[in-house]
Amino acid sequence: MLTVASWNVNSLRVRLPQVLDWLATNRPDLLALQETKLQDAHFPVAELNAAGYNVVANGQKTYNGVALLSRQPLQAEEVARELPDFDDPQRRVLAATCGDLRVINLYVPNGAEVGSDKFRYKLDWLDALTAYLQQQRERYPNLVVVGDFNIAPEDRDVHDPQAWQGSVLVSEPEREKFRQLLALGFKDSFRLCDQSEGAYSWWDYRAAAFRRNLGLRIDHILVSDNLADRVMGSTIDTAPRKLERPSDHAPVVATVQL
DNA sequence: ATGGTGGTCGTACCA
Repeated sequence: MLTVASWNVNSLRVRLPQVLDWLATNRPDLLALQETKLQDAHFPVAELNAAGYNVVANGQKTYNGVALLSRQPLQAEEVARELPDFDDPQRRVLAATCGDLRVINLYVPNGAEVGSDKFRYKLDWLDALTAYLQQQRERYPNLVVVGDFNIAPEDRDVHDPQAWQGSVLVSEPEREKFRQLLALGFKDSFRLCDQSEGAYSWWDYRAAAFRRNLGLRIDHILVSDNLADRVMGSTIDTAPRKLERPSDHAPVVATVQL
């Protein structure tokens, strides 16, 4: 049994104590982090090693940044930090192999506003991702694609679909890209396990959004189709969102029989 | 009231 988790921490420097507590409590085999906002030279490797986790990071100053924490060693020669044929200084991708499992950790661009330059960048980035995942799908039999997708796939993933209709994170062009990813041969692990409404992974810091559960489900763990019937559970852990000085995202967790 | 919160960096910027 393998537990894979993903958490947008919105600054690992601020959130490291919460991450260490969460690792100690939950002991996932893999934890993918997004928005670490740390250059690799400043990554807290020693603290995480002491907690029993191997570390691979792909970071930059101030913005973006992804990392993989793993109880088992990650094969160093199998680490990738770029989308092929997509020149991009923003650190948003980290792929690694852990035993029989290929893990791809993503921090998908936010997109700012539908129609903006950043929205165009998001769609282009998703096209480059689709090409990459197609290639990875052919190369690796057991694949999980995790991270902050910045896309709520369906209306039931949105607290107020009418208010959000057409907005960034929810708009049809983004959802279409998400469906194209799934069509490569992936399943949304959460929806394999849970059909409920009102299950979200992100809540705005403003307007007491978490207390009122005004959220979106934008953090996902996708599994390759062959693993679908081996997903034993997929959950969103809202406990860290209730702490003092939380990330605006909750960790998402999937358990896979491997 | 046409906002609001939070992280980074020391100011606008990003989300």
